[in-house]
Amino acid sequence: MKHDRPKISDVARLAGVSTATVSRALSAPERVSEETRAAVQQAVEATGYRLNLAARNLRHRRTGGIVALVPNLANPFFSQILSGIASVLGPAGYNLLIADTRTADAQTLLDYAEPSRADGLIILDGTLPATALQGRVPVVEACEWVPGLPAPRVKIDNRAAAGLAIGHLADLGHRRIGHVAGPRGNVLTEARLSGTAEALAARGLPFPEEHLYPGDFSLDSGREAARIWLDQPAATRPTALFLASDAMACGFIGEVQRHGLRVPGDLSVVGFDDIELVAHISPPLTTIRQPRTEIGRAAAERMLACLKGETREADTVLPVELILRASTGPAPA
Amino acid sequence: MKHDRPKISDVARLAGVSTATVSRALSAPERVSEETRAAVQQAVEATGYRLNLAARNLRHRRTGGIVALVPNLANPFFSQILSGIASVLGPAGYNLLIADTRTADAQTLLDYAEPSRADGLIILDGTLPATALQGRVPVVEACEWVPGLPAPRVKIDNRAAAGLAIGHLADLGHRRIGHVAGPRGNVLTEARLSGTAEALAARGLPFPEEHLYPGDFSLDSGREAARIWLDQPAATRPTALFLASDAMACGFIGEVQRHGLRVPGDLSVVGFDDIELVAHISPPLTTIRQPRTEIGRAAAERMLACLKGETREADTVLPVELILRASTGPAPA
DNA sequence: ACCGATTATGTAATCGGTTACATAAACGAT
DNA sequence: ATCGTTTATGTAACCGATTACATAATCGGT
Repeated sequence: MKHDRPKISDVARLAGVSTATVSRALSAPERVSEETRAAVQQAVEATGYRLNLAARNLRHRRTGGIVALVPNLANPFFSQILSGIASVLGPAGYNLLIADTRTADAQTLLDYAEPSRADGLIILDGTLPATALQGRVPVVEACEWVPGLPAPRVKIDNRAAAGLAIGHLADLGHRRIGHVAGPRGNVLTEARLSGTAEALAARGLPFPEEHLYPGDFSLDSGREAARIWLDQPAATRPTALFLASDAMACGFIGEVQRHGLRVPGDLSVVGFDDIELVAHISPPLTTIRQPRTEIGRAAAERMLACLKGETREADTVLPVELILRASTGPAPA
Repeated sequence: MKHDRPKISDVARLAGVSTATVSRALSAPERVSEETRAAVQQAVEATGYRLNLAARNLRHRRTGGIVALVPNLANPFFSQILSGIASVLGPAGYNLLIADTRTADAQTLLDYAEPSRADGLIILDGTLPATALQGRVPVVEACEWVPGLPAPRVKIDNRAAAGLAIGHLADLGHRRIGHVAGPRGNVLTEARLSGTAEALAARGLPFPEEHLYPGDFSLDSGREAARIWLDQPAATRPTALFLASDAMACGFIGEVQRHGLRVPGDLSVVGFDDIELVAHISPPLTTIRQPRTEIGRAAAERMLACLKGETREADTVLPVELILRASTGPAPA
């Protein structure tokens, strides 16, 4: 009985060749003779031999793994991006490690940037310290990005996306349009906020301070924003809102409906992300679609290119789309 | 200039000791003298030495990684479980590899069960082939499970959960209660379905074939079930439905609302999972809460216990809870 | 029949740590 | 002063593959 796992030398002995030949037979079959190949093949099957990856990786000075650093694994938005990443990395022979940047401490995250732990890093969190990630393994940033970190980025045009949303609401006749922003300091928040401000200005529409509501992308913060809005005088508060995330839009809509107001009769709402569920809530949400799976795919492909030594500087910018549903309507008379 | 990464022998030379001493100074400080420890520490800092994990793992015959096999990474339900897993594994010094069982082919999945790739396997997909996963690395099953695979399981009492849902609807006076099931063959589907049938029988309520609607947990399948329900004669179709997932419940409700019917006025609905969004849709969904983060945590802890050699046979069964919201009401008169 | 080129295979170093075992020094007890 | 014990450190084998280099065999050409 063989209690231990067979190693390459066991196969070699059984096949009557050297370990070097076995190694070649397995990883470069064209370099050994027909008969040897068959003998090795047979010995592999007889012993049930399976390659030890740790050994190969040590020799090759690579790990075969890519780490994704996610701000919040529980957030469906990110999981869909991860899904895109996984769909590219898997077939390419890499495996995907995932670390939640909230639950892991700084030292652990630093360790992930070690070449002996991962061959590359895909960053989905713009709040990480740039310096700590410098000069270790190749880095690709997706969605969010760390200002000052020179790495290929895969993103969407957040500014233009805000323009789409505001344009749509303005076209419906809304004159008082508000915005619920993401967390302060987040690069996406800033891009969407300034895009909103620009688009409103370009149309000569006002954007007073009290029409900008704080948020943090979460459902609860959307509900909180709704409470503020509900407390404002109906005559001056916005008749339409553009929110920086679908989650916030859901919270917002839920809260105003609870107070007996109707969407879009009393208030039009545009979200951001187009997460799956919002097509099925009532009313179905008008929103900006981010191609999440595609973002993940593109980031993974970018990473693979880096690992092959290709260095393309330019960012990958993926298109967004305004999805028209039933949460927006003409401004009340 | 040091182009190469420093290795342990570089540190040893600089500190004037052997590599063995350096190794001990770093991983078992109490086994070296005070002075040596300081000298090594200094040499480590001077060289910028960082441990090569591949080398250590080869020697230790472990990988430091746990693989989670997920049926669908894009599904928020699973991402929250993963989040729970990550929160336990990270602090314990393990990293989390994730593979999507849909995008990966069979051979790749088999590779994940290799001891040289991962120290353990957490399975969230009950449709995997049991035999392929046997006898390689420790396995823990969470949520779903593979019939016939002898491994510790972390799950909820699906049968009892169905009883809670049916009991609630029956208490509201509903006499015709239907069920939208998950995909055929899924262990969860079967447990929830038989729990439903039992609970109905226990109350003397009928459960004719046409009150059982096929589904596959997805939003679309919920909408499809709604279409079937809408086509049935109002006098005999169910006045209340228990659906095996929240996603299906959303699809179902969205569709019946689109046809002008009211929830819960015309129809009461109970979902399953309590995903975050359903508290904010309209009407807020009455549902069975699964403690997802907790399931992930428990599975990870179970895995750590396995790796320490503890073998506890019994399954971990976590409690579910009926969350009362506004999608259920008294049966129409 | 001889020689350079090609092909197939073996030998042994290497990747970068860990650790069993050996050795030497220091210590306490008789 | 002697001996057993403990403590600190070094030597070298080992984890399990890959691969540069060496060697032997085969082949085609003259």
